[in-house]
Amino acid sequence: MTASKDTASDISKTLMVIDGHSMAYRAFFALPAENFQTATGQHTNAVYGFLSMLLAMIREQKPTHVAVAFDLDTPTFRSERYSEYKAGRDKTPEEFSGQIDLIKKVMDALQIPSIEVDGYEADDIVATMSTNAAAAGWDARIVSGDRDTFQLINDNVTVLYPMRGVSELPPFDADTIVERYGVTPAQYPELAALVGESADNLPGVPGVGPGFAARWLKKYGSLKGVLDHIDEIGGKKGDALREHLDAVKRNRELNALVTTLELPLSLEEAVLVSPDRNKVSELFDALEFNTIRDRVFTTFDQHLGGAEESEPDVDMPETALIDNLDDWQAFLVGVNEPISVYFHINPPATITRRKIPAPGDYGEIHALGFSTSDATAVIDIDQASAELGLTVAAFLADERYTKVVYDLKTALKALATAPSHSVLPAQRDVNTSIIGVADDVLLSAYILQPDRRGYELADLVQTYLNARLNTVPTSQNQGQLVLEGVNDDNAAQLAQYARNAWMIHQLNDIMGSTLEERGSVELLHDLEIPLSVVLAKIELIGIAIDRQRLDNLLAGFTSEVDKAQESAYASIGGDQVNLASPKQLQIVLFETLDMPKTRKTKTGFSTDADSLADLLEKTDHPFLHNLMAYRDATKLRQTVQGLLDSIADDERVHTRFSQTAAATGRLSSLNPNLQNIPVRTPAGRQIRDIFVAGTNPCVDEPTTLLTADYSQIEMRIMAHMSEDDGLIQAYKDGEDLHRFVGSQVFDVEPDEVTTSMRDKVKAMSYGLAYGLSSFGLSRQLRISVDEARELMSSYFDRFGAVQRYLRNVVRQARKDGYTQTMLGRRRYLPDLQSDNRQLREMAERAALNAPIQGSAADLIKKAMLGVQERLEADGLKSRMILQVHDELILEVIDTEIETAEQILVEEMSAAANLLVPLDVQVGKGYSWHEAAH
DNA sequence: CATAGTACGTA
DNA sequence: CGTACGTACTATGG
Repeated sequence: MTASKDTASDISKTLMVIDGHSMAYRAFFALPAENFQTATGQHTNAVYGFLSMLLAMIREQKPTHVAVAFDLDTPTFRSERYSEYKAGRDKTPEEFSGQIDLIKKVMDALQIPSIEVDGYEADDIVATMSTNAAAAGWDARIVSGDRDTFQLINDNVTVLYPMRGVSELPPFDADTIVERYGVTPAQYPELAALVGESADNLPGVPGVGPGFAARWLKKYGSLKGVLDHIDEIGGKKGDALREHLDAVKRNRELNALVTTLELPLSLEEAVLVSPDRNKVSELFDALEFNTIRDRVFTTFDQHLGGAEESEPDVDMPETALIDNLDDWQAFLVGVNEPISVYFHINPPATITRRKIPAPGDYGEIHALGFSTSDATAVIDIDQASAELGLTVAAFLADERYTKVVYDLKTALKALATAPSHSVLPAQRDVNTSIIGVADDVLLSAYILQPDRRGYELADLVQTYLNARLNTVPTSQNQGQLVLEGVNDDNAAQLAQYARNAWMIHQLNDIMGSTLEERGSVELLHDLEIPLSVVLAKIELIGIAIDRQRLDNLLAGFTSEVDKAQESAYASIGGDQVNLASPKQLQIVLFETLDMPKTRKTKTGFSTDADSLADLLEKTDHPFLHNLMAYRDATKLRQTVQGLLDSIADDERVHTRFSQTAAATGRLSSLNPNLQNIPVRTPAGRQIRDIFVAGTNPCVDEPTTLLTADYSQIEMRIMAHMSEDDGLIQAYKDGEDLHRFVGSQVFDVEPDEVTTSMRDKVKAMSYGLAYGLSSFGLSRQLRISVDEARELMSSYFDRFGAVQRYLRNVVRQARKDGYTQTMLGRRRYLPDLQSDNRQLREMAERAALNAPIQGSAADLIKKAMLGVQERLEADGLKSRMILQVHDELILEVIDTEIETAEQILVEEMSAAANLLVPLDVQVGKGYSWHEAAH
């Protein structure tokens, strides 16, 4: 701590005193006990909830002193005064017992005193401490779920009272009490005495609630005032008061908190210090607390560390502006560490960019920033000589120089399509243009945190380096750049690029070691980085479009839209509502036509396809039919229009695969999204007919599209991971899986499984991997919840290993804080610990699904590497052009069809060695539609 | 002009 | 009250 901080804290100390029992009890009911159990069966939900509450309070309230008060089991003066005190309470749940002792142990490890006083309750300790603190001129914060503590509130004392579980503890000051109860804090126990407190088994005056009690207290100033004028109070309530006078007096006596206890420690002894790390670690091991451990340490570190721990801005070396070969050589000489390279590309390839670049435009490299650990440099490509350009290109292609980059794929594409005026010559072959890449910090960040929203360099710097990327360069590093012929603006820009390279260097340092700790280095080096090269190729190649067919489709869908729109208007008397506006539709459906209400949305009632189908069943109104036709047609039209708009000059569509978008490890496709091209309906499938085999620039020979997809990849992964004998055997025998499962679940012979049985089982099997509930299953299959539950239980009876696996996935994730795929790809799910049920259950379903979906993603990524490598090693001209999660699409030279087919099947099947075979289905045809089998 | 909300296509 | 995405549209707030 710095000296200045000490002086400041001398005059403002804050004591936080917690009613341990009351808060533990609240925490116990806020978090489900069954989710917090150690291997030995000890429940820990109250401990966990209490601890996370404590951390939040330390963060928010920043107390200098903390103590926790506990009740003892021994009689108190209250129970001796009134034998019924706190009688009739529900028995403490078994899962709660023992957790108080654990909390005391945790407090001990955190070096926070636990205080107990024989004959008194925790409340009295709280009262005494807060009173003492206030007397000493400190601030006091009481954390308690007991409203009796409200009487302690004054200018120096605030009560933090739990509202929702233990996640929200709004501060109650005198104003809050007046606002909520209409009395002052001092009057509050008097009000409570009149009303009674059922939790303490203290009945008050029957028929008198807080409203009347407050009115009386206001009128007569205090309870004494009320009692002095007791005869003036009329009505039934007045009679009741006179009748229950003794109870009121007793209540007031009992709810008065003792503020004059002899405590076993002084206020100063409650000073907050660093936890005993060894004790904490040991204890948390036993409690199986893994995710909260870091939170404990960082919370205390940040809270106690103050300014001295905040990261200083990264001290960047001076930047050399390189514009000749000698400078370049000087920069490189003696370097034997990775060199980070920042590619300044226009337009920037950021996903968030509003303006979508023209189809086929991959940007141009205008400048390059470089950094080692002790030097930075920048080259203005637009000003560089052809000679320097060639040298830099050679450097990038020289594997002896290890490189660290940000967004390799984008750089490869820009380099591959460099314009002829650039001194960096276009390097069409992305296999060789940039090699020796040890790290792409974009991909590293994705592996470390796959559910981040943004991965822009500035975001990563913010997260990992605690420094700002876009600050103006310091005069120090800019000074070097103010050279003749370089204006200030440009110099600042160029300095920024060097700075970016420096940041990439720093990011690599930090992320590299984290990846190593996690054992994720292989995922980066052997999967994601090589994959980004393959993706660069795929994106550059694109897929050919039959524009004629596309134009015809557009015309056809457009006329269908018009037709449906006219019919829709006609069916509601010519009212020209905007059929694309849910808001206007709600008026038509639920007001004008007065149809039955559908499920609620944030803005009214739903008009989605399911709801419309329900309404159609109930009302049979032609408008619904027309609206659905309109929706279908517009959706198809917009898909077609989107494709039309994204055709590049080569008459091909070049989607971009985002390698960092999906938290599970999947790729995503954008501009346009080719992973959601319709396939289910006949009209939709027409769109697949416009993706065709195109001409291959390397050979003037006819081509064909080849598709290969994994059949039931996720089910197979589930069979593998759960090691369920039944499922494994079914796959080994090559059975119709859903028929087999159907025969087991319904206990009939496989050939007796009806279509309806098979459909139900299929929906359930897939649903299981998503955390489907019996409610969800019942809704989807339009059966009763009981029937759905029945279905699920017979499924789990037959496939018990699946149920055990699914349970265990969530249990393990809760313990570790993350899920893991077959290749060790992690997904962190902090919400598994949330006391918000909806959030927690969402996280549980995500935990269920992530290893399955993610492992499937791992598999096909690995297969893509294998396929690409084989195609090239065998010297084939055929090219991989698309991936749709479980499907690969190749544009093959007709003479290579058989070889390519073989490569696909072999490489995709060999992507993993599972307990079940991997079935790969192949198809071929002129169009994507025809190639589907 | 950016954001939220709804809807809907895929695996 | 089933996971994972991206895009288009309307409505709204600035």
